Amino acid sequence: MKKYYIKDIASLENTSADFYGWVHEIRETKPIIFIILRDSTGKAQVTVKKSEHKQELLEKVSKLHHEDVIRIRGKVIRSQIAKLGYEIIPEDIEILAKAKHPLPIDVSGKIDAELPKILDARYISLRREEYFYTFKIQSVLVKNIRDFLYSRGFVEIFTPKIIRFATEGGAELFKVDYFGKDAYLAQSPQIYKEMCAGVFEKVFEIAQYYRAEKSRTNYHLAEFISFDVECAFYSYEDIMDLLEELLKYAINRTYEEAKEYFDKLGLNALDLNYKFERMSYDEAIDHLKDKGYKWGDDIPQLALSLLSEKIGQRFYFIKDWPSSLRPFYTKEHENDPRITRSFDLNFGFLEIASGGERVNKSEVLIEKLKRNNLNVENFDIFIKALDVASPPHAGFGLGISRLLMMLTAKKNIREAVLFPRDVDRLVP
RNA sequence: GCCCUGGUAGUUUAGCCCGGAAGAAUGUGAGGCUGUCACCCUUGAGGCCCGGGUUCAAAUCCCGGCCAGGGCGCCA
Repeated sequence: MKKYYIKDIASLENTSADFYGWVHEIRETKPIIFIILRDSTGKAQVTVKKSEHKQELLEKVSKLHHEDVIRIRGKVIRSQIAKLGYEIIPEDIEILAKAKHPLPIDVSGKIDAELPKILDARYISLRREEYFYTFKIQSVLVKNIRDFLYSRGFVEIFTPKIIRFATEGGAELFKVDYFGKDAYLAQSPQIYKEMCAGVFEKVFEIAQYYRAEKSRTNYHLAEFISFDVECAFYSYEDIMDLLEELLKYAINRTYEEAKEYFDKLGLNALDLNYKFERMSYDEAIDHLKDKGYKWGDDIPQLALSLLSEKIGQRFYFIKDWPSSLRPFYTKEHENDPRITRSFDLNFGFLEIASGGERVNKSEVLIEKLKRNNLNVENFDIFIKALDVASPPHAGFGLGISRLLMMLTAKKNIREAVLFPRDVDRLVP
């Protein structure tokens, strides 16, 4: 088992230890060879003075190539010259795995590669700092989201991803053969999280969902990671408060805990010390009417970028959307059924989250299903759940990869997903 | 699904407009170089997406296909 990591090198000064990792670089001059050993925690210089080592070791060193996996037993010494302040003087080197050359992409990042090639060669492009640290940040971010919700008494749930009916209008679903019956991959946990909120009150789930839309954009994928929250006895205003507080906590905490990774990526922390603006859909359309948008239109990316020019690089809500633009389960305002108790959370031109208050009375739901030309029978279980008294509730769904994309300044969501799935990409 | 742009060594890129021996960087093989750190120097190998057309001659012009990038649409 590997016991020592490069990040701990200072504590190993003047001792001999086994280091495991990848050959990141080799530099050679006549009297001396430098091997840059990389592991998941950092890089360290291995210094081989040709006159001071046995021929056997020198022969092994001469066989090393970029990305080979090696074990080096060596003594850690303090060094003025080495960048890390320490270097490893090898006593023994073992080649554990050879990397076949030519490599599909340059791991050092000196020579860039195009995104399709980077994604085709994900198994190695993830070794590049640009991606390595992006997904380290994702891990810290998700942990902090969980921490926040657990500290607020939320219950983490896991709902089915294979479902019986293509229940919900709108997006196309992927059909699968389920022991001879037609089934579909879930496009959201919506009705399941609502049913769970009717029991546990405050629930959340982080999971993958699927949409069979042939979208070719930089922010849609066929498989995406959604972070879903649903709370009984919360209004949509309460949910906006929760979401704002959660993002401020999770992002700020991630900047603290993953500062090193953001630094490596050359990213500065966003200042979140402001109240997220909550404009109504009416106000948004009012700003956009000069550009040809009218009440009832969706607000596409182009329009969001127009709005964000006014707001700046900040989070902002757009609330009270027209019923026609929201899914059937969204609760309408009592005094004006044309608009719903719903919201989107955007950053710049990017929609990060979407949520609202839900219908909790079966007769209202049935009426709305009919109005949306959906098959009422397919929602039988959900209707029964409302019939045994479902509390008023609200929630949201947030795209984790979009949030990560925003935090790491990626231009394409494919860069913020380990193994993205889109219309044209099913591998790796 | 629509529009625009593109496809040249493993990777990144020049050449294409205006047809006439395809050039570089990086990686890789060999050799050299007093501690390097994007090391450096010499040298070798390695390439025009596929198919058709025009032409004495096509990386270059034309047509079709495939793939990609950007934009739009679709989209809980």
